[in-house]
Amino acid sequence: MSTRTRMPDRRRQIEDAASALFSGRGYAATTMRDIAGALDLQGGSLYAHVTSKESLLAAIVDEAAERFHAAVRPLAEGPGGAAERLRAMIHAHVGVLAGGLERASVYLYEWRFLGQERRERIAHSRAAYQAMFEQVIAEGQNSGEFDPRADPKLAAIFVLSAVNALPRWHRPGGPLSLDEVAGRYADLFLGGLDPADPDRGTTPTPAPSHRRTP
Amino acid sequence: MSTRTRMPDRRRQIEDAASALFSGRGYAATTMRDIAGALDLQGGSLYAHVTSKESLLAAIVDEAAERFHAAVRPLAEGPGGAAERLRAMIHAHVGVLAGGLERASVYLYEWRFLGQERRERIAHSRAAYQAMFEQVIAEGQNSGEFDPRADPKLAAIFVLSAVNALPRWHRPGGPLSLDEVAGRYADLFLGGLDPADPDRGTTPTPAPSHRRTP
DNA sequence: TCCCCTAACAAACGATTGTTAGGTAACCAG
DNA sequence: CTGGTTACCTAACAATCGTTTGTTAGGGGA
Repeated sequence: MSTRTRMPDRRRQIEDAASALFSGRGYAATTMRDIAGALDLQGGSLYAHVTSKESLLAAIVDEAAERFHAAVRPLAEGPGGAAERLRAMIHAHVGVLAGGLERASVYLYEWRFLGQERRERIAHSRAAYQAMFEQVIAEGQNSGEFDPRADPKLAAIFVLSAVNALPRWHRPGGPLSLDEVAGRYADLFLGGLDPADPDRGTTPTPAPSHRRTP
Repeated sequence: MSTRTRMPDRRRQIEDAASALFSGRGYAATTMRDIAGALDLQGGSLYAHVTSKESLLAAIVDEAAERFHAAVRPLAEGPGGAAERLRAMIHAHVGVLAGGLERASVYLYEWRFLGQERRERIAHSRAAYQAMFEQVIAEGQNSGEFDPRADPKLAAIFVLSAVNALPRWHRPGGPLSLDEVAGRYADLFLGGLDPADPDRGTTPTPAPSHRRTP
């Protein structure tokens, strides 16, 4: 179930090699000859499978984007309390990461090297993805599960920033698995949204500094 | 007070132009001729002021690293409760960001393009920086201010990931200033460290999944 | 006035970039 | 055996890269 894209075997190997290099050195610093060398090929040989360097990047990015949406959307729109759903979404998001760290990393950090057209498409896609988190947070506020003082958009950016930084530092084989980290992150984040705290508001209303519980 | 580095006027302009381009397009995708063009110069003319492209990057990164340490260390080692200090550190960190978004962004995201030697130096510097946050979080746990179940290292990475993503999406002139965002972020994060919650622990002790409060 | 320094220019260096063209060995269907 | 397709190679293309060179115009200080 699921793999819609039937991909020529060699093509997947090329995308895998490219993902590893793009995520490790960055798209601009990676050469077509680098990718070819990782597969013991000559540089020009890649063009039997790929139409251009940018289209190769686009294929990786598009596929990863679809994975994230497919994993998270049903949870956001599914049943259950907001906290419960949000926790599941975080686990699902990190699950997609874990299912292909390098490809996901390319999606998260190299998409800006796409040409204008594809870049704008991805930008919209990412905005819609973030909006799902905002939505669930807002629903949690309406149901009283979450602190109504929080800004849903800012809170969504906050968690997504944290989980999306995972590929930058987490190395499989470390003390904590990605799924364990996802759980701790969800704990921290949902704790921050909890309405229980007495006077968390050192910054409830907009005013920069130098104040003492008015 | 503070500005130790007396810099030739032109040199600063070059670093500013380079910072804008490095942070916008990335180091590898930025040409010396791009930087020169931003100052209405010819490509080769830069080499009257700069010894190499990489040394230019190194100068920007080193200066930003110093700024972050100088702003945060006295707060980490200063007086006050852990929560209070942590909040001040977050504000100071974001303050350095606000004081030079592009230069800070180069420090945060382009340092990996440094050559091996300088890159390793920066890696150590960043580890020490992160350790200050871990330290204050651990102190807060010992004093009972913070939930003892949290992992200080993971919590430090969590906040720093969130604040360091700020240059990627925040545009000055938006609805919230960087300092306001810093306050909201501190609220969310300190709320997440609060020990008050009843049974936050869906993931309290290290074990991957499928368990139910033993 | 002479000298040197700074800051810039135009032009070129070799190396490397993404990409294309033409050729060849291996395989498979008829 | 034949014809075509697939997957790769070698070689080269124009463009662009970081950097070096030789030179020039201007501006003080002796």
